[in-house]
Order: sequence, then structure tokens, then C-alpha cells
Amino acid sequence: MSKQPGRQKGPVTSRDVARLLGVSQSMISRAFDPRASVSPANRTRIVEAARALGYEPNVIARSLATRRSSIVAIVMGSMENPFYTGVLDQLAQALDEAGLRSLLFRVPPGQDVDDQLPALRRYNVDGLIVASASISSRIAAEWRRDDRRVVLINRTVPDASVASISCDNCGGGRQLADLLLDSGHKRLVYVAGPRNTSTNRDREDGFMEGLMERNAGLVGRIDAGEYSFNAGAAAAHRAAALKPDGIFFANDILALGGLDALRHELRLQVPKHVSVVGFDDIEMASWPSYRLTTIRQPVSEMVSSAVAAVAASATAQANSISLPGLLVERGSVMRRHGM
Amino acid sequence: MSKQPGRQKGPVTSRDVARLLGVSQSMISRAFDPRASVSPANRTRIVEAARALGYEPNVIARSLATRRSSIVAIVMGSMENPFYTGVLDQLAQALDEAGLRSLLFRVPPGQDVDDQLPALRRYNVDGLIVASASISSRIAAEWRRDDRRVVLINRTVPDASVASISCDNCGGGRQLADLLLDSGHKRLVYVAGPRNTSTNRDREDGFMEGLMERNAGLVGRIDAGEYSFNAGAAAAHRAAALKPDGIFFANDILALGGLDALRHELRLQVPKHVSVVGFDDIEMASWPSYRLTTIRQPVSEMVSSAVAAVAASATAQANSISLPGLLVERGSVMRRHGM
DNA sequence: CTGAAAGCGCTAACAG
DNA sequence: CTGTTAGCGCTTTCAG
Repeated sequence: MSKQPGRQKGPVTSRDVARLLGVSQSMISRAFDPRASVSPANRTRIVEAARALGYEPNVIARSLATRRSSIVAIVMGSMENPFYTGVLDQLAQALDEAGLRSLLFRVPPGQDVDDQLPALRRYNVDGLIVASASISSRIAAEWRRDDRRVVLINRTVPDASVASISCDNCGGGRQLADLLLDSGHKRLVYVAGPRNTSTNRDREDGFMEGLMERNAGLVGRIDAGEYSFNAGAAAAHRAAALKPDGIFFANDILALGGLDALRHELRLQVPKHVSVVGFDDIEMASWPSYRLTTIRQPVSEMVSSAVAAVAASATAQANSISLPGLLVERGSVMRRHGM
Repeated sequence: MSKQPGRQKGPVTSRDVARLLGVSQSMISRAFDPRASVSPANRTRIVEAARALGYEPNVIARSLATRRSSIVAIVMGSMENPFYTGVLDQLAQALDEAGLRSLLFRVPPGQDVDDQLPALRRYNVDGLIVASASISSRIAAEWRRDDRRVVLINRTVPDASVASISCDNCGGGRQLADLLLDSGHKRLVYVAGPRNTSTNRDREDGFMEGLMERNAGLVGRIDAGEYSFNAGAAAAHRAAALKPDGIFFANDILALGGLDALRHELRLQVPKHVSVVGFDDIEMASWPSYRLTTIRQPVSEMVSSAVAAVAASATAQANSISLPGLLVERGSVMRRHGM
């Protein structure tokens, strides 16, 4: 009936370690808290014993006691846009390196994030990184009051109290306007993404401002409706009717779809007959079949800022960061002479 | 000093509900367990009160008590291969629909999954879905003994006790061999992916068997080393030296890279000069620039089987499922006459 | 610096 | 069917 030493029933707990060493259980808990006071001698004794027994603090129990979990939720809307799969990949990695776990939370299209967020709270999630989805500032405030950070990637909200980090979409739009104008384009079309996204709005605003400053304008504006390859192709058909010499698609996936439709369905040459530019610089933009000139979003900086923000202490102030995009010129724009 | 009713300090707990209704706390716990016995009258009274107070059971506490979490970990190796981002997307959605949360666990390239798995155990993760990574059968057995299901997607292990679900890679390889032979190809090259993956091995085996059965063979075999666009391009250069009339790339991303290199760097026409086929049917394979003939993996079936397996009761038997792939013919293979 | 004790919020026997 | 009583494994005062 006596306990066999080597053969525990469950996983080893702090009490097992305590018993082995003849110290109190709370001591071994402290030994794993850097800021707690334990004599150096005991601390090393404890970590050694812990390793020997294969002890690791149970995160769930800790979470129950502390009300934190060191897990952050990544909220994702559609993953149709490859840009976000890149973000997700880097995010997961960065969080991991910061000692945080990622709970992936995929919002079905058409569903509102806000409704699902309370459910997340029950997991004691420490923070929220929202990419490719929106969130009401009321909910954001609730989380904040509860000392849980929320940061938006590539989306901004009016409420200044919620951290958001994004690319300078407006400035990017301007750069593209300048590029197209400088190279002599006269008949420009803008293909818009979903109308309720701030990315789309800012890119368009920047582009339009850039044009107007130089007394130029659009020959037309097409609404693609969503960010997808097929929507880009469909938009290209409608755009082609306008006989443009340059098209700015609100993002790369749209541009790629458009490019292919222009070439393979509309029998137009890009860039000879019409130039096209996009935004994001997803991986496929650099593939030889496309060679799309576009604005590169500084994904890794965005990701590390986001992780830093979510890991920041509660006292830290929520601020919005906007990082400049980089124009990368490839083969989809041609200099036009004459006229 | 008396408690104000409306103004709790923390979130509302089961005890708050109990107090309000004048019943025991355990009763309210039972009310949320369908299999527990509570008088119908009380049950409805409780759920109403709960809703009124905004009570929801705390998952962490539950997890501590039950040693389960309704969280399953998705283990992902590289997300470079777009095939897996599709899998991930669907997986997250399917798990969500099954009432499970997904903890995303990204294994850095070159790292071994096994080392990180114990860390996951501390989260009381109910199960493990491993995609694009390997796991030792020792670890798998450990989890299993602990009543936590592990299922592999697109990877098999010798040990029959771990569930695995994959596409019939071997059969797919055969189909491709037949296709290429039927259309009169004589100089075939196989471009291999990472040598230690079962996907690569099976596809190659199936392909070779298909060839040998018809007394055909390869004119060469190239090792791409990894599953990536650039690796495919590099492999295409080496393959071209062999003057092939048909190339089977071990998967689509390789094939796409190869296709582009063949056309834009090697100045070869596909399929006129050389046919190419891939495997997976990732989204880009259907893009007009590529129109790649390939084998479609039944991703949604694979995903739902995986979720079913991970949610299965402990008594359920771990079995391996292999689903047939579907040949989808597009424009990258040409019928060859003569000789 | 260390130990004792009181929770965190829930589940699960066990009596009644 | 319902209440009581122990925990789950850890953190955190509070004394010593």
C-alpha cells in the first residue's frame, strides 16, 4: 500500500518536488517565479530536483490562480487573402518566441467578431491580436479595463485607446499615384476592395489625393467587393471597358486576378497596353508570371510591434503605429510616351 | 459595507448564481452538464438566472478539475507550402464548429516536434492534429495512454496505433504515370521533395510502379530538397538539361516554380516542349497563368475526418484512412505524337 | 528566507 | 433530485 516512488499516477506536481526535498510546496512555486525570494541554494536544488522528476508547472492551475494564461488569441477573418497567411505564420512564430501561445480564432465570413469575444475571455486569454477583422471599441474598452491588451493589425478604429499597427496605406496610395503619373499614364482606374475596410479607404484616399495634387483624375472606379483572385478578374473585365492605361488594384490578390484576366481573357498585354499595380507584396507578386509592382508592407516589423504591444505591461499606453510601405518596382508598369 | 448587487468585482461565478437562487453551487454546475440530474424546473430557472447575470462557466477552472480543456493543438511545420495554409484554415473552422478551440503550434524549421510536445501537455490539450510535421511513435503512445488523441494529416508512421489520415499518394502517382504514358511521353523526369517525407516517398513509389508496369522508366531524377517555389525553379534548371518531355514535380508549389522557370528563364514552352504535372491542387494551380494538371487532395474530407478522429471517444480505435485523390486535367500536359 | 493556510472556480463522489 | 465535501495544482498573503 505504500507509494511506489517511480510510478506516479498523474503528472508530477509541485507537491511531489516539495516532498522529495522536504520543503514546503509554496517554496517550489516561488522557485519558478524570478521575482520571488528563495535562497539561491534552495533555488538550484529545486530546479535540479524538478528536472530530475520531470516536473513542469501546470499552466492551467497557474492560470486559475492568477487569472492570466500567457496565451493570446489571434483573431482572423477570411484567410482567402494570402497576405494574412503570411502574417499568421510570422505572428505564431513571434508569439512563440515571446513565450506566448497562440489560440487561433477564425471568424466565419459574415459573422461579427464581437459576439465571439466573450467566449474567449473565459479562457483567460491575456491579449488579442486582431488581423483582417473588425472589433467594436466598446468591446476593446472592456478588455482594456480588464487589463488585457488588444491590438489591431492593419485596421484602425476611431477610438484612440485601442492600439493599432498598420502600414501607411495612405502614403502608399500616393506613391503609386506618383509612379503612374511620372511614367505618363493618362487613363487611370481604381479597383476598390470591400468598402468597409480602412485599408481600402486609406489606399484610395491617398491615391486620389496624389492624383488631385497634380490635377489628374480617374477615368473610372470599379468595386471589386471583396479581396480575392476571382473578384480581381471580374473587376478587370469591367475595368477594361474603360480603356485604361493603368489600373491600381486595392491589393495584390486582386491585382493578380486582374492581371491574369487582362492577359488571358481580355487578350491585353501588361504592361504594354495597360499597367497594373497592387498593394501588399505577397509572395506570388514576385513570381515570374506576374512580376507585379506593388507596395511592400513591412510585415515583420508589424508583427513584432504587435507582439510587443500585446506583451506590454498594463501601464503602457496604447498607441497607434503606422509604418511606411516600400515601393517595389517590377515589370507591370511601363513608361508611356507621347500625348 | 453590504454587497452591492449590481457591482461585482470579478466576473460572475457559479456561486453568485447559486446565492441568487438559494441553491447549492454544485447544482448550478450540474445544470450545465447535460448528463447530470437536475429537475427540469431548476434547470430552466438556473439557465435563466445565469443569462441574466451574464454568467458563463469558467473554462480554466473546469479544465483544472477535469484535466481536459476542449482545446486541440494544431501542429504545423513550415507554412511555406500553401497547401497547408488551406488545411489550417479549414481545420480551424471545423474545430470551431465541433466546439473545440485551436491552439496553433508552429514548429520552427529544423526543430523537432517531439521536444515541444510535453509543453503542450501542460495546457491539458485534449488532442493533437499534426500537419506537415513528424512525430515519434513513442510520444504518440504517451499521449494515447493519457487518453489524448493524436492524428496525423498527410503523414504516416509505422506504428499502427496512431491515427493518420492522408491522400492516397501512391495511387495519385500512378494516375500521373498513366496520364503521361497515355499521352505519349517518352522522356520523363521526377522532381523529388524532402526525402524524409512520406508524401514524397509514396508519390514517387506510385509513379515508378506505374511506369514500370508499362515498361517505361525515367530519364532522370532531381532532388529539389524542399517544398518551395524557388526549389522548384532550381530543379527545373537541372531537369531541363535532361531534355525531358514531361516532368512530375512532387507537389504543386514545386511545379509552379518549375513551370515559371521553364517558361521565363529556360524559354521552353509548356506544354508544347515539355509537360508538367504536380500534386495537391493548391489554389494557384488553377490560375490562368499556370493551369496546372495535378492531383487534387480531398482536403475537406481529410479535415473532417481529422476532427472526427480527435473528438472521438477514447474507446474508439485509432485507424489510418487513405482517401483517393482526383486527377484534374488542365493545360500543362500535351498529347505527343510520333516516336 | 520559509511555512501555513486560504483561495482561484469548477467537478465529482457520496450521502441524504 | 439535491447538498456537502473534497479536491484539481498553483499563487499569494501573512506570520514567523
